[in-house]
Amino acid sequence: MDAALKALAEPRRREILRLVWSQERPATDIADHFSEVTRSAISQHLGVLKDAGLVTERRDGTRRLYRAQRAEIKKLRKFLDDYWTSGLERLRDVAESAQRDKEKRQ
Amino acid sequence: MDAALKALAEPRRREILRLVWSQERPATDIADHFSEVTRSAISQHLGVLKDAGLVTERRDGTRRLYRAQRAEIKKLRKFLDDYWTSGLERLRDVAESAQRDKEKRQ
DNA sequence: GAGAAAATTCAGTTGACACTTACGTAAGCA
DNA sequence: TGCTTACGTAAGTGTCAACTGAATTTTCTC
Repeated sequence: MDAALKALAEPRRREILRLVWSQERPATDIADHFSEVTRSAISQHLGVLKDAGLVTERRDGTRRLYRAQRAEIKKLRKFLDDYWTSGLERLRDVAESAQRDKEKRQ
Repeated sequence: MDAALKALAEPRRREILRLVWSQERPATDIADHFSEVTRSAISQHLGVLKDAGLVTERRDGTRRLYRAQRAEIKKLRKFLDDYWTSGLERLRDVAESAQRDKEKRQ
């Protein structure tokens, strides 16, 4: 989850994800969208996205086709929905803080 | 939006956000939760969160009270919902790609 | 097998970032 | 006024991430 969030924090990677959202594309095709950086840079970005589980790779001859892993984004969205508003850990923190406050007051 | 995503990419900041989610807290109180790092580090994290609009600061005497700006997180969630699946820009990209593919085939 | 094509990987540089220590500042209190 | 509390800011350090250019791997074609 951490990896996914970090991956999305980079604008270029979000753009890549958008390109492969509704159809799979070869790396060259993706790289062609970014005139500002080299294909090597894009390849490395694709690696990050792949490690984060946000895209999958399929080989076809010399080409590698990438496609967005939508389920993973869905998970991320769910994470954002849940993380702050639920969980025992948060309740524990609140309890601890209340205890500390109480001790200070004494 | 970029700033918000970057801010959330850091685990410590997510934890901070959780602490001030349901109640405002003074900086000291927040820093006390993190025994691994100094108070200064937490202060800097709070600065990042504030710049990203994810928390607000309120002064009370010598203390500064922080509170999560839930609306901003909601926005972020909406962003994740919309970014990849809509927008003229994506449609434009797809169109361009189709055109390029066509040219290659000729 | 030689060479081209598609893509990654390696090595090195630069900038950003999380962090620490030290210092500064504003508000409350003796 | 001097001291303390609560905090931010400045300066410096180590690490990591994004990038470039060169080298390398894999596959296809002749």
